[in-house]
Amino acid sequence: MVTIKDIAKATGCSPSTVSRVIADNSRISEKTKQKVRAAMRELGYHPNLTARNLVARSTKTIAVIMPSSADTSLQNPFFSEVLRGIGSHLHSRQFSLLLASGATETEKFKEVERLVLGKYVDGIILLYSRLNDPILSFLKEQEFPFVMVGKPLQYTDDIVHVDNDNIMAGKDITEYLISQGHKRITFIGGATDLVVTIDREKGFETALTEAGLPVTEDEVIYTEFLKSGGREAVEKILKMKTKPDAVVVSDDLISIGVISTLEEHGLSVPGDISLASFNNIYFSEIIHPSLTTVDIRIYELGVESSKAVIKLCTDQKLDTKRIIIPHSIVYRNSVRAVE
Amino acid sequence: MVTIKDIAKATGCSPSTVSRVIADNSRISEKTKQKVRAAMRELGYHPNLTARNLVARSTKTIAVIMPSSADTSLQNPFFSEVLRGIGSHLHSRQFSLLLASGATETEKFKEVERLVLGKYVDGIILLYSRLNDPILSFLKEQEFPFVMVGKPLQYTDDIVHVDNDNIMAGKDITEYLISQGHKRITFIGGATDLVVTIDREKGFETALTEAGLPVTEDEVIYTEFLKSGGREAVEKILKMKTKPDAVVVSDDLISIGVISTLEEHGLSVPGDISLASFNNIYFSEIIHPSLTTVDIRIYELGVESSKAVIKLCTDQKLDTKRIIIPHSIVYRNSVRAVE
DNA sequence: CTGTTAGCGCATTCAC
DNA sequence: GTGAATGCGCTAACAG
Repeated sequence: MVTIKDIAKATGCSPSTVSRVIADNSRISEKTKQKVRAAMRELGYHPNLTARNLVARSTKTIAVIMPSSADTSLQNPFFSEVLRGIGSHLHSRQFSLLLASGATETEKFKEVERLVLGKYVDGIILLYSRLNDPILSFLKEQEFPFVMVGKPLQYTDDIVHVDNDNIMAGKDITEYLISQGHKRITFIGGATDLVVTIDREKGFETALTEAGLPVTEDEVIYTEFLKSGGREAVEKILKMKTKPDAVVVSDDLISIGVISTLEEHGLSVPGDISLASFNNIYFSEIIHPSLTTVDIRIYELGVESSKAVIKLCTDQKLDTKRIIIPHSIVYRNSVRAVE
Repeated sequence: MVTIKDIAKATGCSPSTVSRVIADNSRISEKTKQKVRAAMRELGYHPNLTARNLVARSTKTIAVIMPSSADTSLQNPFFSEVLRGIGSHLHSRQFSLLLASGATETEKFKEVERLVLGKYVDGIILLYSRLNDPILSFLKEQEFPFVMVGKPLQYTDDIVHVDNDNIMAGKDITEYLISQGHKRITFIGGATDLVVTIDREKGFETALTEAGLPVTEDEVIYTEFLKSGGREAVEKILKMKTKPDAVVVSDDLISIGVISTLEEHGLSVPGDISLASFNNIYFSEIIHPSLTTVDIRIYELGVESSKAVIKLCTDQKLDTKRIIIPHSIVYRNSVRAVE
């Protein structure tokens, strides 16, 4: 391997000079710079990143912590999309992206510990949130630079996080349904311990209440995310004395299952039941019917979270701990107006 | 930061002894091991991974190169799934996973160059293949340990790659369609410069030929992957003098678009047209109709490719350059038998 | 069994 | 402007 010393010898100058040329130090004459650079090219020199990181006491790499690899929610295109946003911005800032996971929560914790304590990464992005997450406590206790995508269950004012205003989003989409003449609306949510689910449902209820529509417990159904593909949810709906004329579904992915199950039971969307959901993943547009959904700008969630971690690891100030990405409704064909 | 020296001082022994304790060297007395470990715990010592990597001349991290982040194919759940397989196995072998990409091909090349020449990773997994890919030439020229997921366009016998037997898969699924009584079958493929597309189509043709069914050019349609969601493809079909009674689609994702477009035109799957495709992504099961598709075991593709790179960077022998993951057909509801 | 020495490849202080 | 010396934190000879 060709090192800084080799090219020092080749050019007849000292290693420190070479190092300065690499850093493009202004106190080096143009002449020697040229000479040194020529030698670097000829000998095929390339700086050893590990050595550099060691002295710099920084790796310029950010770890992204995914849900446990067993978690079925990983199937959600949401993750590829945030990852794309994160990767794109990190790269533009010359940072590397380390993808970390683990089969179990314990393994994941060990991995985070290894990376943080071993100073292998400068910052961390958490792509999920769990109640009483030991990783969270650990990171806080270490005062390690990290940000979370989504809303933390605890310490909300304390943890830097990038999120949508999901309460508002839930309210907005529900109001839209109401404005289209729907009166009997049911909410179908994913895992109940996810803040997104809770927030969106909260917005849903607010909208109903403000519109003077009744909110019965019956009107909220939770379903195992992905597992049944919303099958159970639909079965519950079918058993209702009066069926809803519209449903708000907390995730596009669940919508797919809901629609197909509905169809199997001879119910058409939006013919018999209107449906609106959240995320606006790629599929929402190509499936039939195309989904009216809240675009939460997943890519931007990724970009902003990486902007935030980079700020944190470079000791820059953040204006706020809670960074909100605006949402908007994409109107497509899963909702129809009733007279 | 607490280093090896600190705990050396604290225990009154030398740094090397501490280092040996970390490595659990057998020539250290149990007594001092205990003592040293106690000190490590008390002072909160953790080995600095960068320093360790520097002397080890290895980082135990593998870079996964994704398609350009602009590439729409990234939307394909295929990637999350291979990534999951790769991550899971790498982690089990104590390797880290660096996710690398770039906005353009040039940027991606620069990034790979930086990582390889900078010795920041021990090996590379390529998640795509492009004709005349400079990255490929570079890696080969550097004799850097890398494997590719999918079949390389060139140097097929020369590049370690993990793939399905897509020709066979194409043949199998087509034969199944034929066995169900279908006679006029059309192939709908994604990007024509992808070897998967080519191979699957090849298998398709073979099956037709062997069954004595005619193969006209007309029977093969290529569509922009994801872009139109198979819309164009369907429009071409609708213009045919005699419509096919079945289609083989080269990717589940395209199927979704094809089915929904077909429905918009009043054609039902499998009622009017049977459909079968490849990959068996999560959606295939929950959409309506559920897809009869070739399960290519995406997760395993990931696992095997990481097994292979690890072997390569640890100088182990590989039995073969071409590692084949077996496929199987998953029979669901998008195909019906005709009399 | 343990300590001493050296060095991984680079950046940075201090001299000149 | 440039060089010499020092150290980042760790491991690996070589001694003893």
